[in-house]
Amino acid sequence: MILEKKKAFNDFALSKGLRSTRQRDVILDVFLSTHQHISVEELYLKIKSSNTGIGHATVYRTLKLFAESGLAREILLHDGQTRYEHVIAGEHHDHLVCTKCNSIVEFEDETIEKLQKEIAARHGFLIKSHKMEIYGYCAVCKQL
Amino acid sequence: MILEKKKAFNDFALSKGLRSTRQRDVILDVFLSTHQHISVEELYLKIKSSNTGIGHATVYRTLKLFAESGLAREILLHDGQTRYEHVIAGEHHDHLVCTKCNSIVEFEDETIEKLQKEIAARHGFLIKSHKMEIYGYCAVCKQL
DNA sequence: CTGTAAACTGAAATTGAATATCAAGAGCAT
DNA sequence: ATGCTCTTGATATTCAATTTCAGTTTACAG
Ligand SMILES: [Mn+2]
Ligand SMILES: [Mn+2]
Ligand SMILES: [Zn+2]
Ligand SMILES: [Zn+2]
Repeated sequence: MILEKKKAFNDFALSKGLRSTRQRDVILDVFLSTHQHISVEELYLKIKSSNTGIGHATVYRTLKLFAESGLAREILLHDGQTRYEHVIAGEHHDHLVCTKCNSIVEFEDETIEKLQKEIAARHGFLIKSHKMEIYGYCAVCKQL
Repeated sequence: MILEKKKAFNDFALSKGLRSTRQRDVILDVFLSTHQHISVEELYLKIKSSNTGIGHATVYRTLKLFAESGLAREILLHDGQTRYEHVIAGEHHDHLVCTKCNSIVEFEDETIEKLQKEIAARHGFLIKSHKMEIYGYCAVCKQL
């Protein structure tokens, strides 16, 4: 799983004429070891704590590469922090976001996805991406 | 229509103990005269061009008030610029956004809205707001 | 092995939107 | 008019993100 992803990024790097560097290896390792929707800053701190200093700019740049390679997805929620999550081939989901405790619940809905495509088609629109987020209070927070 | 909206904001201001100022009147006039999804900067420039200098900060503050009063809706698209649009009572819509020409098409879909509520309910979530945007190329741009 | 071109890095500077500060000014009830 | 409180706006500040650019590293041809 992890090896396949490293391989996939390697192939992407090769096809783009990118070079193999210690920094990118480290950032990829740390990213693949995370499981949440992690912000760039969080990832940066995680890397900093366990490795020789890797710069802010490099983390930003590398995560953009991961997204470009199809390994990661950039998520912009309503708090001005860019986050990244793992992309699972053939899978897509959207998010329920609790604005009290910041927890995120993922959901899939085939019907909504289909309706989105119909709406786009009706307007002659070519879909490149979409975002759907539902903001509110999670089951725990709503009764506080 | 415009008079009703001014009245509505006046009532809101009154109930909040806000004062009536020249600046707020001007900003409201200019906002009500617009028809698109206008960014704060655009509105600021529009105001600047036709009126005595009103500060940046005041425009930001006042638009937040409009949103709070229910007159306007804040929209955050994928370009880091906050935009505002008019709220029409009892109406809700989402957006198709062309990432080439920046045009925006509005759409409503009752079925999607209903499905969103069902998803939230299934997860014990209390919805406060939601956003759905479809990004891509509009009918014109997709054939360039 | 070199040598070289091109890519990469990271500290520091910069950007850009948005907010905070705070002294001067204005609205409004009495 | 008086005084209290809200408002304004130039300026400073914040914060994420990007740019800059000199020094470093990689890849690869010879
Ligand atoms: Mn997710
Ligand atoms: Mn709209
Ligand atoms: Zn919560
Ligand atoms: Zn377009």
